[in-house]
Amino acid sequence: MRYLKNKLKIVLEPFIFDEYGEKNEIRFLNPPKPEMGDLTISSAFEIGKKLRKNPREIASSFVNILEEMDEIDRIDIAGPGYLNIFFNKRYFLSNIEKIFTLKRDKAEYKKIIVEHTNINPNKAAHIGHLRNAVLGDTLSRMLKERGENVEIQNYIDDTGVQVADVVYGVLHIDKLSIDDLKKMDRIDYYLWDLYVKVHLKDDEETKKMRREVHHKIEQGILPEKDYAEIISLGVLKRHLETVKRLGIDYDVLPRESDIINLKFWENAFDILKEKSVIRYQDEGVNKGCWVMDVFEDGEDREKIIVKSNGAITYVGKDISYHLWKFGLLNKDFYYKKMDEKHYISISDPDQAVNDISFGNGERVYNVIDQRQSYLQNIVKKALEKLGYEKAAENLVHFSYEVVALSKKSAEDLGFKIDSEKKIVEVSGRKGIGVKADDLIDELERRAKEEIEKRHPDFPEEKINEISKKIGSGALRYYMLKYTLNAIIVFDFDEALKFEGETGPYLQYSNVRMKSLFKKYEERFGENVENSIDNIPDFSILPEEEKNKLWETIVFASRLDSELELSINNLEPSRLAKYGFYLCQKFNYIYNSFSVINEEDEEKRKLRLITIYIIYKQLNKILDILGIEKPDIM
RNA sequence: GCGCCCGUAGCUCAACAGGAUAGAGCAUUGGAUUUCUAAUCCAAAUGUUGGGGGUUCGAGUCCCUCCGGGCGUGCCA
Repeated sequence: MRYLKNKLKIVLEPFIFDEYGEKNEIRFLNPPKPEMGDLTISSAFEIGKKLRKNPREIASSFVNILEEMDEIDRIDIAGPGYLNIFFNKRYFLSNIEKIFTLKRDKAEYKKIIVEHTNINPNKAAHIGHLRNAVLGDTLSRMLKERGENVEIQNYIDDTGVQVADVVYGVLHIDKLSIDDLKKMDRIDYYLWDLYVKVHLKDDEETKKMRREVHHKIEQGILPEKDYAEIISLGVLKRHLETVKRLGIDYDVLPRESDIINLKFWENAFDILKEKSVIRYQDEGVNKGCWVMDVFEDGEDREKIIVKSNGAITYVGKDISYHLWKFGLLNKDFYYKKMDEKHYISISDPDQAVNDISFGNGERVYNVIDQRQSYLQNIVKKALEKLGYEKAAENLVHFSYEVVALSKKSAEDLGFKIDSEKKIVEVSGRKGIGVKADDLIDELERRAKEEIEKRHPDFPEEKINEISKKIGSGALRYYMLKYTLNAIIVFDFDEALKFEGETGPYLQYSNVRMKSLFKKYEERFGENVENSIDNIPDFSILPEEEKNKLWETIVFASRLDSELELSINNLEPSRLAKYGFYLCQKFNYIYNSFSVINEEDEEKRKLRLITIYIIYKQLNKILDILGIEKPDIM
């Protein structure tokens, strides 16, 4: 549709300038009802407002010039001044390739970095982490589909207190050896429980011991350091397997331990001091700290970057990491291959693979939940104060709300909830949450039941293959259908549904189309793809059917704008919903008009072509949403 | 205290940069299969968009105010 919009702009914008002396960038709307037109222009309102003229009159003045265009069949002026366009169907259908393309002519940025997932490698992943991973993965896919060069990073905080806490637990509560840990096949599940145990004892003595363990890990003291490494790597591998079930991968896994080892901070510290972004505070409450002045809430405040004991705060590390991301730090990681898909950062140049490099992005999306907005903003401010305004501008916090449990779900899981609140926060410390793998297992189990009902004769492997696709598709859609600032109140009944507005609904629609094409080719010996070359005239159809098919084709042609809006407004849910609506339209057509049994060849063809257009678009949508496509359901 | 977000049908959520008669799913009731897969479709019913005021051709959307809820505001990460 972008193709047609551009054509309209080229004609109309100069006309408006000549006629009204206004530089009006034309905005397009979708008519609320399909019978009102295929596309709406609302520029007459804007010009009318400025020139104090009747919008209807202005809109009328556009009619002649537009009606001369080959692309347009007719124009309607509606309501107070809407300009409703009806495209020429013949023109439209014979230019389908151009009208339906998603890729832009060229990428907007040299390189875009998307950071997501970032699960602490100290316990099993839970549903909250899945929302992050699915959103981040989908954002990456959206950007790629539009033609951007995207690098996906998953930051591993392998030296933080969370890892230290479980190291403490392993050493001082369960007293396990390194070998014991290595033998475990579900180290993430084991640590999930251990982490809760660690936080059960919260007296000063154990807190002090945990701090010591943390300190030793940071200093590289044995055996704590080895334990930390075994644990973080072991859990990381499990996390990668978990998200792999949803089709999620990364290009590179930068580790915090390497940021420390390679002294990224030292460079960042120098730059920050040199440009006077931070200063040493020698009096007051923050005596002995390096602080950054920030102006917020209408007052000057100090944000501590280096603590009085010389330790760097989280924000400090994040600033240095972001300087690296934008290629503004004179330091780099070394990398080795972790498995066939992922590179992981290392500190030792001798083990490093050559000719691979990451970072140096022009634009950065950080997929991090809304609670971290404040810190993300500090990092942005630091970049700004350093004079890297372009980078600050291109640092985007892709912020979303958390996943919570409904009180009922929490109680069903066996957690005792005392509070009056309706929703329960997911908490690793308390062990309250649904483990990602458990949820995926359950989804697959239910999908399997459904398939067995329908196809009792299918071999086991086939059933497993399909149930995996359905389970993952259901989960991904569930995580995507909500707008970012909606808290997902997780509910088992809702998440495990395969009917209505769900991933399987989209998958099922796709399966129906595919099998229809197969039957068509068997029956008529004609390749579906070829049939699009010779399109009969829509006017042979009865009014109702013609409108329905045409409306659906126009709707399907909006995918490019929907993708743009999803990216620009940072709302993947928009695209998910659009996919759902498209399938609704398909299912209506499918139920109302038969293809195979239609005797009139032209009618049959028009129906087939409409469905084929939907099919092409739905396939792109499913790829972007990361929803797999079973060939049969 | 200050800052950000949310309040829409019984429930869970939509509504493009302020656009036309606020839409889906679930649940409820009734219906559709000699016909391309019923994980589908059709129909019915459900609304003072938390309350009040303002801005304008037009407000669920913007501004003010009140009520109710969530989060943030660490020498934690």
